[in-house]
Amino acid sequence: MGNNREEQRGDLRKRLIGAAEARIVAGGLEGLKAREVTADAGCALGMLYIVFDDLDRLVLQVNSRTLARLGVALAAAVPEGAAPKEVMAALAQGYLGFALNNFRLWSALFTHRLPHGVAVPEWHKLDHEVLFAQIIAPLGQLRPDLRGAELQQRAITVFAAVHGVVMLALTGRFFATPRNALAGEVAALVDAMMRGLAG
Amino acid sequence: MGNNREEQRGDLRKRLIGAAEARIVAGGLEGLKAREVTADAGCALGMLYIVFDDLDRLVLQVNSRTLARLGVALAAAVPEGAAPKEVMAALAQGYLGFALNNFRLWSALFTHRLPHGVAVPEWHKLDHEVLFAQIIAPLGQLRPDLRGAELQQRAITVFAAVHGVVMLALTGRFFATPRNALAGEVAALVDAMMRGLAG
DNA sequence: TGTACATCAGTGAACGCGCGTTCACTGATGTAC
DNA sequence: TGTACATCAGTGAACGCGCGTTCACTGATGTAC
Repeated sequence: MGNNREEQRGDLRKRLIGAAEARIVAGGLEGLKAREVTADAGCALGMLYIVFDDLDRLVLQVNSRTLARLGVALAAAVPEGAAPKEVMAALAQGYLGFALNNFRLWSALFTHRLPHGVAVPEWHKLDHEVLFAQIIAPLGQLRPDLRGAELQQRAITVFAAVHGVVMLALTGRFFATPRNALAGEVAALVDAMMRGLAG
Repeated sequence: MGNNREEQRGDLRKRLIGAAEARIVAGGLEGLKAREVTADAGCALGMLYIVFDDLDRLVLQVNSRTLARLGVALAAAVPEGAAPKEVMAALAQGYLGFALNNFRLWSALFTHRLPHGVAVPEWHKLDHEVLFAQIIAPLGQLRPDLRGAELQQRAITVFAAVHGVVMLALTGRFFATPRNALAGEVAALVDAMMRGLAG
């Protein structure tokens, strides 16, 4: 009490993020308009620029939320007490499933660009660790020779490979992998990488 | 003789494509403006809309050219009489090298979008086969059990994996793979995939 | 060869639109006396 | 409790700009006689 002012600001902040998220889900990142999102959130256009610096910052907030949700989804995809190879396979399928179920939010993660010369804020960069953090442990078990930065780098590479397959299948306009073959292709890729890595 | 008219049109067409390519090299796809490209090509703004339907078609022409060049670069990257695994490794390094040396043109290949509801013309779709066509033969030798559509699909997946690593390293804003480690990571990925596939 | 007229390629000023961002205003809340 | 004034959160009409695309015009080329 006494912080009623602040509470309302926090509330509006949440409503704006929620409205932006809904707009992105409905029409993709390019379907997000300042006028519409503020109308949805029930505030004046100008409020967006008081609560956030600009529309891009609002998108960053949505993306951070999406990354957090992805982290939860990946953790939930791994069965209890699975062997390293199974963990990797499960993470890859979890990633694919998340991309399929949250296509437009997931897309926004990789589509959004700040204007030229504007740096990504540090707090948002860190949120991206969920993309490969969970790969590090099982990968370290399969490749005990890799340590520290090397291991981390390899985890990024493994993530990037799986991401590439998912991305090209879901957004490529030229040779789209059919949906029913996608899980199998991802599984085959991870299996090959893991067998190759371990051997 | 007699076709002087047509010759000049063809010449202007080439100049426009060349100017567009130069603009993309200099400032990326979003640095390509109708006014500038026509000024560079030495013609009036309106000519662009007579020679091509619109700016997007011009970009498609540039992208087709880039894909053709990529095809040549990949073929040149493979040493004579190499074993399948070496061929794959060489193709991957060739792809990485092309992306590094032609970053903005290569980027435009994956960044350019037609307006919503406009289909990619068929002739341009076919040009994308260079991206995985050369993978099929060596992959087929490593995996004689795969045939036809299955083999083709797996070739796409292998390409997508390598592409994902290159793409994230060159355009990712969050965990950029250092340039000096990139070739090694791509090599490790392909090696693992090939050993896993063959085994 | 010369003149009058028709065609049509080529031109670029002007249109149109989308949309992020601003800022002069308003009215609610808080303070002083 | 009541009145006058100050502050400041909140508002949304208007600004501004970038830029793809069009289309009324012009002048060069071709044709007819």
